[in-house]
Amino acid sequence: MDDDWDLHAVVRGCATTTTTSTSTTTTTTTSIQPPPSSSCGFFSILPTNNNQQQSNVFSVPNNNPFESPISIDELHDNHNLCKPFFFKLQPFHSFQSSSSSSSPPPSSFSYSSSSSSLSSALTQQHQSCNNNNNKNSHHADSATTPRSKRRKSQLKKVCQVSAENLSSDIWAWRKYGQKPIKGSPYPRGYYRCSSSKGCLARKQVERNRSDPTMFIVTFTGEHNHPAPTHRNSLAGSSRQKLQSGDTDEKALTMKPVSVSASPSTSGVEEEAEATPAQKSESEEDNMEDYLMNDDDGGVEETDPLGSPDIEITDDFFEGLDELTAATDGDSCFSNPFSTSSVPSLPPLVANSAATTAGGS
DNA sequence: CGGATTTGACCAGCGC
DNA sequence: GCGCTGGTCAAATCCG
Repeated sequence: MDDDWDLHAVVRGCATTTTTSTSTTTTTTTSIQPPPSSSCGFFSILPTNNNQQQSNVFSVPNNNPFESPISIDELHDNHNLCKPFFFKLQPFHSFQSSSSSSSPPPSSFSYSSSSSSLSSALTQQHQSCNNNNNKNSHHADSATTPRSKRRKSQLKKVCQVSAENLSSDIWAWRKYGQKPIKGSPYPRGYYRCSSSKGCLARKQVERNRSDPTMFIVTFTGEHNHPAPTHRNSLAGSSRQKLQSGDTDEKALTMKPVSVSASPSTSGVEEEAEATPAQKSESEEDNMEDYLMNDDDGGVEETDPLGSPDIEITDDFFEGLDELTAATDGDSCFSNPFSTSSVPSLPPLVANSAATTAGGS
């Protein structure tokens, strides 16, 4: 109980999405790693198990010294899920550029084939995913499974996010379960999209065993509705979650430290995020403005699943850089979302121990 | 009162 | 076939 990590709706960051390839299951791992010097994270995307998919990687042209393993097709097919991802890009990207000018430009996307951080925790998922690739005959859209207990045919996208990033997800998530995972000291939280009742999108959030400051988020299913422009969809009424069981740990998380773009509704973020109360209207407004104004992110956000054409070009990244430069100057997170500017992942880490207790 | 979270139980997939 | 593990359900509880 009291798992500190009760990331209820946590995850708001991570952007990978489930690929819709009809015959194969694809798992993409995105890891958002915090820069060494600070807790701010940036994305690194890891291809987990689908080697074939890599051929179709989304490569950033020009100045981008790295290639993102994100398949463009995936982006197209699932850009809904990706949206949040793009959002986060800016802040992280910017942060990166500012904070580590001397370091190799891993930039926000670093395609690392060996992220030790993912290691153990992801291993299980990878395995299952691999199994899926081999076996699955119908992928899983939970749509087909009433009570999808079918691990085998689930499309999964695995990504790793830092605490801050957990709150960057634009979707509203509702926690429906939590279980201790064998071999991991941290419980895994199960979330489903609460933006739309019929939405099949789900995500699992667990703390990285090797790096408690990072969270491993696994997305399954797809959103069957447009991304919410406002965070207050159904889930709108978030709760603070200082329930009887919750005590100091949660209280800690409530520090006025950061304002996250995500409504408390989502939950997970609670670990790293401020209470709903702290998320003021202005914040939402900012979010909205951000969505509206930002060509890259905003437009995408409002797009329903349908429009598959997301072009990520140099301009896109350049734009990010510019924004970055502009915002970076002072603090790595000066944009509306960067609410969680606090460089530390405080609360979160503090509770890791308690998590073991959690679970059914 | 409505909605979210917590938590124990149930059930299906998977490995041996 | 059996046991283990993971994923989901649903009642109870809590909060705004």
